[in-house]
Amino acid sequence: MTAVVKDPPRRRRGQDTRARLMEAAIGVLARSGFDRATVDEIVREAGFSKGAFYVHFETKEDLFWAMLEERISRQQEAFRQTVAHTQPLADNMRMILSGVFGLLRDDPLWGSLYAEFAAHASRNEKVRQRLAAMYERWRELIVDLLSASRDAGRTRKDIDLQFAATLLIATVEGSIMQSHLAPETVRLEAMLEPLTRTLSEWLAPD
Amino acid sequence: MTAVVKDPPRRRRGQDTRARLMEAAIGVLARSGFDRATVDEIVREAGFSKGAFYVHFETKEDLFWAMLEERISRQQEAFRQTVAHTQPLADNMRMILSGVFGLLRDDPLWGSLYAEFAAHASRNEKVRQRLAAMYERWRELIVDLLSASRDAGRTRKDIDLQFAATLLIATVEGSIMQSHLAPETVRLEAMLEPLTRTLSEWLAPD
DNA sequence: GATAAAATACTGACTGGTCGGTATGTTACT
DNA sequence: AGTAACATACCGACCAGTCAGTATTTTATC
Repeated sequence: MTAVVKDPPRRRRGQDTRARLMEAAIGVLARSGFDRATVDEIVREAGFSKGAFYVHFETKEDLFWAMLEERISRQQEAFRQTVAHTQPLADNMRMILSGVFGLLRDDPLWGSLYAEFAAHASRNEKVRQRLAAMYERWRELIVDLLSASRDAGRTRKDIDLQFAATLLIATVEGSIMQSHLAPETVRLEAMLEPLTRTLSEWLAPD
Repeated sequence: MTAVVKDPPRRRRGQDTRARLMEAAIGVLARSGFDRATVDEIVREAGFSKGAFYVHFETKEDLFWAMLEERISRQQEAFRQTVAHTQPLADNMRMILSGVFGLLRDDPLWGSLYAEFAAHASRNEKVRQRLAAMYERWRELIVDLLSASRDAGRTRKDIDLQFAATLLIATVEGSIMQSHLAPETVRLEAMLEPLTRTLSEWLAPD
C-alpha cells in the first residue's frame, strides 16, 4: 500500500554526477595515465566543474581506487556467473575465455587501464595487495572448477591445481598483453578456439 | 708502435656519467614511474647535478627511450646466445626460462620497469611500436627454434608455430606478472620445472 | 500549494608548490 | 687558451586542491 519509491530523489543527481565523472575518467586515465591525467580534463569531459569533482572524491587517488574496486567486483561477478553450472571442461573454458575477450573487445580502454593498474601496483603497496587479492580469488575459482572436473573424472589427476590455475591465468593474461601491444598481429578472437583446444587437451586425462 | 689507448680519456668521463645516470634512473623510475620521477631526484641519486643530465640527455623522455632500447637489445642478445645450439627442446626451454627468470631475480627492479613500459605503450604510439617489434622478434626466434625442432622430428607437426610462439611468450609473461604482484604466492623459481615439463610435453610428438 | 528555510549540488577564480628545462658560471683536462 | 664536462640559480608553465559564492532541490510551516 505504501509507496515503494525508495532511494530518495535528492540523491539521484549526485549519484548521476559521480557516475558521469567516473565514466569520463576511464577515457582520460586510459589516454594519459594517472599522473598526466588532470582533474580539469576529467571534469571538462564530464561537463562539470572542478568543484563537483571534489564533492564526490576526496583526492585524485580516491577516484583511482573507486575505479579499481568497481572493476574488480564487476569482473569477479562476471566470472562467477560464467562458471555457475557444471559442464564439460572445454565448454567452461571456452565460455570463460570468450567472456574475458568479449569484455576487452566491448571496452577497449580497459586494456590500457589494466596496464596502468599493474604499473601502479609496482609502486603502491596497497594497490599491489588489492590486485594480488584479485588474482588470488581468481586462482581459487579456477582451482574449484578444476577440482570439480577432476572429481568427475574429466581432468587428469597428476597435476597440481594451484600450478594449473596460475598457468591458465598466465596464458590468458599474456595473450591479452601481446594482443594489446600488437592487435594486428595477435588477434584475440582468432586465438579463442586454439586456446580452448590446447588448454582442454592439456588438462584432459590421457 | 703507436699507443693503443683508445676511447680518448676525455670521452671516458662522459660515458661513465651517462651510465651512472641511467643506473640511478632505473631505481627512480621503478619507484616513481616516469611522470613522478623527477630529474632532480635522478641526478641526486647519481651524485650529479641537473646540468650533467642535460649534457647527456636532451629531455627526460630521451632517457626513457635510452633505457627501453638498451633493455630490448640486451634481452634479445641474451636470448640469441641461449638458443644458439641445437639441443633437445626441453633443455632449450629450461635454459630460456631460467635465463629470463634469472634476469628478473638479479635485477628485481626490471619487473616494475617493464610494467611501466607496458603502460606507456598504451598511450604512446612510438613506444607501442617499439615493444610490438620486440615481441615480433621474439616470436620469430621461437618460431625458428620450434621449426628446427619440428624438422628434427622432436616436435609435433599438427601445430601452428605462430600460435605456439605466442602461447609460449604468454605463459612466461603471465607467470612473471603474477609473480610480480604476489611474489610470496607465485614463486618463479618453483615454476621453472613444472613449466618446462608442461610446455615440452605439450610440444612433444605423441 | 505557496513560500520560506535548509540542505545539497555545483561553479570557477585563486594559491601554493612542483618540476622540466635554460642560462650562466666554474672546473678540469689538453 | 680553448673546450668539454659539470654546477647552480632561476623561470615559466602547470596543476591539485581550496573556498566563497550561486543554483537547485528538498523539507517545514502555514
